[in-house]
Amino acid sequence: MQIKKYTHQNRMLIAIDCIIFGFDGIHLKLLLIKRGFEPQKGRWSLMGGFVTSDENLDHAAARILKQLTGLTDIYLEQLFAFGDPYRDPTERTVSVAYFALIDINKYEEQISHEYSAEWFPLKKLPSVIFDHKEMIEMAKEKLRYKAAFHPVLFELLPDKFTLPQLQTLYEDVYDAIIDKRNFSRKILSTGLVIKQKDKEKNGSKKGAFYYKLDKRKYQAKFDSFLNLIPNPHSLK
Amino acid sequence: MQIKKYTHQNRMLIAIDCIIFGFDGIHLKLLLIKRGFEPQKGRWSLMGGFVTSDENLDHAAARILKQLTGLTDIYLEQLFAFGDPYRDPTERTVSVAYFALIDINKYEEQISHEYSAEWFPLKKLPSVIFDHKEMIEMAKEKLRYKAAFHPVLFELLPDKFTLPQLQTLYEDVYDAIIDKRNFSRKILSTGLVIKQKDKEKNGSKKGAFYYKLDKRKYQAKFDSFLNLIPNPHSLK
DNA sequence: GGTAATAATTGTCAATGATACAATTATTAA
DNA sequence: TTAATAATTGTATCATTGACAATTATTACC
Repeated sequence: MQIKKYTHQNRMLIAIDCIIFGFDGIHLKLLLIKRGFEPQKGRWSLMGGFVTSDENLDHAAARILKQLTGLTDIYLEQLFAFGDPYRDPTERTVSVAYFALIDINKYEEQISHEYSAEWFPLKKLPSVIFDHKEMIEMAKEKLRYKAAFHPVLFELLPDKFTLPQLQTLYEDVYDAIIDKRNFSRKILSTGLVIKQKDKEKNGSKKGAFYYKLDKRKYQAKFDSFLNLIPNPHSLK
Repeated sequence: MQIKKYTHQNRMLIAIDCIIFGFDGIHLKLLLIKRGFEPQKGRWSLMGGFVTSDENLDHAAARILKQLTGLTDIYLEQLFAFGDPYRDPTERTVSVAYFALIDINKYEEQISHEYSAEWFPLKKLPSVIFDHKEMIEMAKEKLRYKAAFHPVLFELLPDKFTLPQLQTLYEDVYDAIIDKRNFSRKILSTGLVIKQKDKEKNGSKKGAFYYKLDKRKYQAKFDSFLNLIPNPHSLK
């Protein structure tokens, strides 16, 4: 006996939109594309696409991220499902937003030029289509929330990085100035980083030691609660 | 000029499923219904329904929650979008799960009997259809995560409650024994509760003072980070 | 070769917050 | 009056956090 389909119900499009964060050493940035089709052709937009019939949401998000960046094995987390009836005026579309954290340098190597993509500092975003502004705001908030307790920001850094670089990243994410002594003590006390023997020497006479992430400890400790920024109680 | 619809894309059903938590004074419980239609008719299931063409996701969730419980103005938060291609074998359906926290007593007054619903303690859940088990597990985890820092568990209590009741709730949610002295000090120091003049006297000779939530402070402090359970660092 | 400039690295003290731990109080029932 | 029950209350120790500045390594210039 064949099972009947649900009748008298509305079927809708399911889209994925990706909020892609990168860090250039100074500022946290977002990767936007120029939309290549109507409606709103030519305006800035998050990278997105429709979920196909044989893939789940995570797969769709990874596929779409790879289309644009060429990258796989990227940190990707479901953010929220956006479903206002008229969020896309063309047709009812529920969009599941994902946020991604990538090493901006790896991206530059692999970039696809099909989409005329561009990095924008978070404080200088252009106007974007549909409800993408709302998605971006939520992603920023979730990133700040998460990074206050979980070492997720390492996903934005290259393999080798320095403590001052890491601190600059935290300071930009939280728009705050952090005390160097307290910061390094806190980071080192997590045991997540391993000091290297070589130094980075750009723009510094003394040079700063490189560190690498201890991937075992990173995975083991990722879900537990660390205390990574000062005064997390004043966070939203 | 009329805007064209997106062509060559798959349209799918969008469902909502509600993970409804309640607290009976002893244990945290979940409200399940006996599914009234095929497939899987007669098995236990989360309360759910399809999103209609003119409502957004939050509205759909509130509507579905009201259908079952009769309650409005309930704490309701989007949990996650579940989209495995065959999660519902009938037809491709993406389900957006919401979790709700309700005062179990209010529910008993308003209950709809259309759905043969039943409360189950979290540790004695029956087998449920589709991927509902996964939804429930994620909701439990998110509740524990959230309640460690935000005073969300008050949503489960009646207007007037005692500190021992509140503590029992926390102990059940975290499956832990909490020191009474430390717990009351912590709760009182948040300034979120107001001591009443009357006592609750069931099963206690001395009786425990009632408290009420200070709703102004509750709203003001909800998003900030309180430290509501001991050793949150060992949380997942 | 010495010196100035630059940025990285390192340490201490005070305040705060968290935890462990038990005696006292209010009430009822026998 | 006493025993039983559960609520209420306090303190001392320990760990964490935050505030704060001097020293070190290196380079470029004189």
